[in-house]
Amino acid sequence: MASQRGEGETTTTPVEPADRERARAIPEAAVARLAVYLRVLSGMSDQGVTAVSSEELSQAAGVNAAKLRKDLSYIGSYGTRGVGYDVEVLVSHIERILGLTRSHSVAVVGIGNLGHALANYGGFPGRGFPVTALFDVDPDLIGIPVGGIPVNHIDEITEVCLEREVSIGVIATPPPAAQSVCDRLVSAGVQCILNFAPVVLQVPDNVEVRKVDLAVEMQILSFHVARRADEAAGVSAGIDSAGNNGLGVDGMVIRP
Amino acid sequence: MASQRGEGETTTTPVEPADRERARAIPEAAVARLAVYLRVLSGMSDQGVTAVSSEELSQAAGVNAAKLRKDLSYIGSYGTRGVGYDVEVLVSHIERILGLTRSHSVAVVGIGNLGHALANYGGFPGRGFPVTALFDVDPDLIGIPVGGIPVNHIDEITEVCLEREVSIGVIATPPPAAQSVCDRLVSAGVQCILNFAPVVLQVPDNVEVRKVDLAVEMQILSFHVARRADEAAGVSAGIDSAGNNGLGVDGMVIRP
DNA sequence: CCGACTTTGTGCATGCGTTCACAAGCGGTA
DNA sequence: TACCGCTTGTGAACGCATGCACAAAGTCGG
Ligand SMILES: NC(=O)c1ccc[n+]([C@@H]2O[C@H](COP(=O)([O-])OP(=O)(O)OC[C@H]3O[C@@H](n4cnc5c(N)ncnc54)[C@H](O)[C@@H]3O)[C@@H](O)[C@H]2O)c1
Ligand SMILES: NC(=O)c1ccc[n+]([C@@H]2O[C@H](COP(=O)([O-])OP(=O)(O)OC[C@H]3O[C@@H](n4cnc5c(N)ncnc54)[C@H](O)[C@@H]3O)[C@@H](O)[C@H]2O)c1
Repeated sequence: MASQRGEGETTTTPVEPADRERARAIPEAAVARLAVYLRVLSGMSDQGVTAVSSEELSQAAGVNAAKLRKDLSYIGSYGTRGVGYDVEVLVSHIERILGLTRSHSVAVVGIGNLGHALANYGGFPGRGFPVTALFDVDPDLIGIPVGGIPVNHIDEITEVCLEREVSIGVIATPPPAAQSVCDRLVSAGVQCILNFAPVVLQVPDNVEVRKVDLAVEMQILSFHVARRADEAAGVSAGIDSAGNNGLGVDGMVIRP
Repeated sequence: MASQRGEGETTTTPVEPADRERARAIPEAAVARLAVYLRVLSGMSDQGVTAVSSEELSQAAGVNAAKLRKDLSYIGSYGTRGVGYDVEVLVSHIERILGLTRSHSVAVVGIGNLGHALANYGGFPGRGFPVTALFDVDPDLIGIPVGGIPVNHIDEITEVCLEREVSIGVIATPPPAAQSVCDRLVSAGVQCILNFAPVVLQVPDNVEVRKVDLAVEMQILSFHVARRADEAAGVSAGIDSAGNNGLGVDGMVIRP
């Protein structure tokens, strides 16, 4: 689920679920899975598969079959009972819901290690996300084409973004520059931001931010090994390597 | 939340929450946030801040103050009422919980666009995740150092991973190679995998997989703009650009 | 045309995560 | 020492998401 939205919600129609709007409210978690189903379905389509059951699709997508059916039910009833789903039909409906009927042009800001990788990556245009603009501050980079697109100076961000109708901004600058870059993207009218810098961005309510934080991902993995490790070692001994009382278990104990 | 774990749960002690184990069960979502708090706290510590209240910290981390306190309560009670938290104390406890007291060495497989960026990135070692091994199949890459580490051939993966005690494997190969690479990592004893390839990996229960799927992130962003766009345009008209009946709203209507 | 079989769509229960609200606890002050 | 104001820690309520289980709805063979 998104991590950078928090307070935004409270401002939009406090307590009044007009049922028309509720119909549009697909759970955030379901949206993420729909994108995965779409990828799997596209792959099937490419291989000439024309029909699929919820069981097959759910296995390919790595989820529970009931969950898959519920997710699909949010977008409508396009299956045939006793048979399954038509792959093409499902693809087009998911694309429609995800807003992929038109393509969304992407700008990458910060053409360093990561920015180069993103600009050179061929996978986005095919999925409806053409990279159309690159920005940096480094004079050595300005004008140099990366992945076919010449790098512009960050100061040109407003004009270029408006001209090329950029709808998604990707931030791949060092952390200290991220907020400032974000602000510039927002004032250039970009309403969607994908942030790779390990920084919590401040944005107005009408802008959607998603972050990709690799260090956090690794730390979550680290947490799970640690858990597994001392589950295996037995939890009975209350003292761990650091000499702390084990895990602060007391916190969970109901006081007598 | 993780997306590649699903079925695993059912196998581990079906229905019996021994309260000792439950104490260890920190909600997955909370773990992700703890990692963010840790980063923010480290930043504060570097700036000489020694104490912080839940209100301040929660703002810096972009979350609700109550949620922050609950998250911290999962790891114990290390605050002082009426005062707040000692930054250093919190840092050390979060590090302990996340298993960051020892460092976890990382192997990157697939030294293409993305693999290069990861190998060159200086941010991981400092956070306890030194990159110690790189693998590829391309003969032109083998032996070449990237970010100071020479690339090994993928066939050496088992020996090298064991020798360098790799605990996290990062997959940055093209999608078709991902499952095979994953299997090799698993048989080399790697229990944590971070997957950049847009593929659903199949792994045994004792292996933890997290995926980073940029296309999915962008599609989620796309979904939100689309929602906003036709909220603004008004939903009353039942026909959209593609000529479909609007959004399959019927699916949500209760039959009379 | 009918009955058996298959698979969808979903009501419902359960569990998890978030948020509220407040008592408990601590430091400072008179 | 007793009081006051502030902040933590958490019980409890709520809301969202997951998974089950089954009726509804379709296909296919006879
Ligand atoms: N490279 C990785 O694998 C990786 C992994 C995790 C996180 N990150 C994060 O991604 C971001 C980029 O990482 P990187 O390795 O590519 O860094 P980098 O230093 O290689 O590249 C940063 C680029 O941003 C440019 N830049 C600096 N300030 C700018 C500004 N104000 N406007 C526009 N451009 C500006 C620099 O000129 C440089 O080209 C960092 O925040 C980093 O923490 C990177
Ligand atoms: N580059 C990006 O910005 C980006 C963005 C989103 C997703 N991805 C995904 O990340 C993955 C890597 O992307 P990339 O742009 O770096 O690709 P790339 O083609 O530049 O690099 C892939 C590398 O993997 C190596 N490789 C191929 N088969 C291998 C095998 N069996 N074992 C070991 N190495 C092998 C290749 O030799 C190559 O060096 C892809 O799955 C891609 O879909 C990349």
